[in-house]
This record gives sequence, C-alpha cells and structure tokens, in this order.
Amino acid sequence: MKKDMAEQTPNGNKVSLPVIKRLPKYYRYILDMYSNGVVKVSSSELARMMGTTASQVRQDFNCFGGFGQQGIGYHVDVLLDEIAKLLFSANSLNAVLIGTGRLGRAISGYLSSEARGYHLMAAFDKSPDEIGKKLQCGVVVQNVSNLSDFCVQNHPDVAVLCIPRSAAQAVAPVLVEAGVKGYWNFSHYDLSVDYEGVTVENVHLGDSLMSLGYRVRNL
Amino acid sequence: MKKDMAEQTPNGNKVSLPVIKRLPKYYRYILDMYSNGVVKVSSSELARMMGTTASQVRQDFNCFGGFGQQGIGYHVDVLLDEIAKLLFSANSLNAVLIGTGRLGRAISGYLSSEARGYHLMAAFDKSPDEIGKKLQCGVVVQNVSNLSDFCVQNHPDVAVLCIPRSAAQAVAPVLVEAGVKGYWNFSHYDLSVDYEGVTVENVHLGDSLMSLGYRVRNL
DNA sequence: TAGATTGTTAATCGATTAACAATC
DNA sequence: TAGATTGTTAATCGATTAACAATC
Repeated sequence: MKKDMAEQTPNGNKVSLPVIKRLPKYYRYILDMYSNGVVKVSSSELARMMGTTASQVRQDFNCFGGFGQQGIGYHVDVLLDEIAKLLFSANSLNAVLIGTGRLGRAISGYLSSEARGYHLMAAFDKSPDEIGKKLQCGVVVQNVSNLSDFCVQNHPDVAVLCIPRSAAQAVAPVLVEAGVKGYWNFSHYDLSVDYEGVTVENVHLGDSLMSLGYRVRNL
Repeated sequence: MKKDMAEQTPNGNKVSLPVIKRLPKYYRYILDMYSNGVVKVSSSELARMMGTTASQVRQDFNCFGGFGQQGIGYHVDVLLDEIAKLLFSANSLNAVLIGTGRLGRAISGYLSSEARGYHLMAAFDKSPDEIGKKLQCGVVVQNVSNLSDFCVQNHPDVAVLCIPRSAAQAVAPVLVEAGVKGYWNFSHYDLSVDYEGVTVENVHLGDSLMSLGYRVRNL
C-alpha cells in the first residue's frame, strides 16, 4: 500500500544515511540490468546481487514511496528512472577543482566525463607552470589567488581539493569565507566528503590500509 | 577491572568492524598528541577530538583489554604503543602494485614511504614504455606477464590494482589462482578493499559523489 | 482463483550511550 | 579521604530482518 502524498516526497520523511549510501549501488546494478535488456526484477533477485536481504531492498525503496507492484515485482525502467531522479535530479552541482597535479587531473577527467550530476566550473593551482594550461575537459587552470573572488561571484556548490594537507588548511578558510559549503578532500590520499561542516564520508587511505592489516593479521 | 588472560588477546574476543575502523583514527590523534608532548589523556578528551562519546572510547579500548588506569586516565605513550601493536604488529604485509600510471605512481609513493606495516615487493605494467622503468622507491616495473609466476614464488599478501576496471577483471583470476587473498582496487576511482573474497571497505568515488548530491539537493 | 511478490508493521539484532561500582 | 576517571554492566537507540496482509 502506498503512503499518502504528504510522506511520498523524499524530503518529507527523513531518509537514513545507510539507505542513502546504498542508492548508488542499486543504481549501478539496475543500470547494468537495463543495459542488458532485463525488464523485470524482484526484491529477492536484487538482494542477491547487492548481497543483502529482500526485506532491506523493499524497506529501502519504500523510504521513497515504493516503486514496485504487489504480486509483480519492480519494472527495471521505472526503478532506474526513479533512482536516477533521486540521485541526479534536474540541476547539476557546480564544482571547482583546486590543485591540478597528478591526482587533480585524474579527478578532473572523472568529474567532467563520468560523474553525472556535476559540472566542473573552474580549476586552480598555485604553480606558474600549471596556470594558463588547459585541462582535457577544456577548463583553463587559473591562479589560486583568484579562488576567493571566483567563489564569491560564482558560488560553486562544492570544492574538490587535490592538494597536500598543509595547503588545504590554508585554502579552507578562503572557501568558507566565500560561502562554499561542500568539500571533497583528496589531500594526502584521503577521500573525505564534507557538507556544511558535517563529514558525509571519510575514507583515509592510510586508515583503510591499517584496518585491513589488523584484520588480516588477526584472521 | 582487567579481563582475565584468555580474553585479553585480540584474537580471543572477536572485535566488531566499527571498532576496528575507528582504530586508525585513534592512532592518528594519539600520535599527534604524543608528538606535541602530551603525556596524559582522558576518555572524554579523546571523545571530543574523535567526535564521539567517552563511553565509546572506553568501550573500544576495552575490546583489547583496556589500556588505562582507573582514576587517572590513559598515558599517551602506552596508548600509542598498544594501538600501534594492534595495527602494525611485527611483520609487515607484502604488497605488489599492478598498474604504474598516474594513480599507480601516486599510490606507490604512499605505500613505500608513508604507509606503515606494508612492504612494496614489486610493480607490474603491460605498457612497454613502463616496463623496466624504476619507481621513486627503487622498485623496477616488470611485465605484467610475469605477475603469475612472481606471485606463485613470492606469495604477496595483497595486490594493489591501479588499472581500469576491464583490465582488473582480466588480472583478478591470475591473482586468485596464484593464491593472493587481499586486494585494494583503485580501478575507475573505486577504493575497494577485499580479503578472501570479503569486501572490507568499498568506496566507489562515483557513489560518494552521487550520495553527496542527493543529500545536498534534499537538505 | 491460486501464486507471487510487494508494502508495511513487528521482532530481532547489534552498536551506542548511560550508569555506576571499582580503584587510583 | 575525596575527586577523578576507568572498566563493565545495563538501557537505549537505530538498523536489519522476519512476518504477513494487501493485491496484482
């Protein structure tokens, strides 16, 4: 049974973080199925693929109102469409890249070609060798001294930091003052994702290595 | 009150994954304190730094037998030592790098200089331009066709994949057959960490971007 | 209609937090 | 001794799983 209108909007009922984090994985599996011409899928089939339970799949989808049909299952195209709507919506988020070294260039390629729902507005570096160069995506690298002015005028949604931790600490206040609320920080091989001061995701490469080491040694 | 000997060993009482994942973060904060000459710390001070509760800090440490002194708190040097023992132990884990492109080189630098408890044994690539070149850490890039033989002879603990997803799918069976059990997969900007077929950590860069997008749009 | 499978509520499980006795 | 702070057990909270009525 469908929830009533008031609760059907994604905003109305607060969706828990574990559910949100599963959405992209659902999306990838369902996109695969759609590409392979699969028309229909059941919660138990999805569960098997995702490595979870049918209960959780249904529970998850029902946070957003329920996309299936009782007795039938889920139509792959409907599912894909609904989840894409949730994840990407109409307007893409504007991003600026700070640091155009090895890692920065790799990420800029990903951001401008593969990541959906994002738009790379501009890129910055402090090195005179980098400034003025054009990235593969066509964006020209600017002097990082322009960063503050640029952000004040163009209010990007997120900043992607691909610079050493020390440099990141210097840049952060500039971004905050310019009103930028979102960060992806790849400094020192961290992947941390913050928004409005709250850490959404924080994967320190070193932390992952240490944790794995512990588990392997104590197997 | 200390647990009895049987339960004090890390192996005896099965430690939950959330606890293990917090260990490296504790380690970093405690290393910072140690470097700054801090001698003593309480669970509530640690909790404030970690963004958690004093209860959790004590609960966590007591999974390993408890490192503190009632009425006093924790000695920073003891804490650092105990956690380092847990995370790094005596023997480092042997790693091989597969793919020495932009990302591979960045990771190799990290692995050989900053990551503790790991040793980079060898690096492989399929490009003739790469084969024979020496990485900054001194390791010479080998032809990936040697990978299987190398693994059979030297049985590395983990393989670090810095190659596209398609290439990774071709390499995986080779590694499995050669008895390699651990993987860090950076293919397509994923960071996934597997051991014996079990995913320890799985951070798809694209997934993080999508999740953040959802949250920002539904704020 | 009978079978299948969802939507949704209830039960379980595990992790976090609170409380307090032990003790430095 | 009194104050502080741990170790440890108990209470709470939230997420996952199970169960089942609704319904295609």
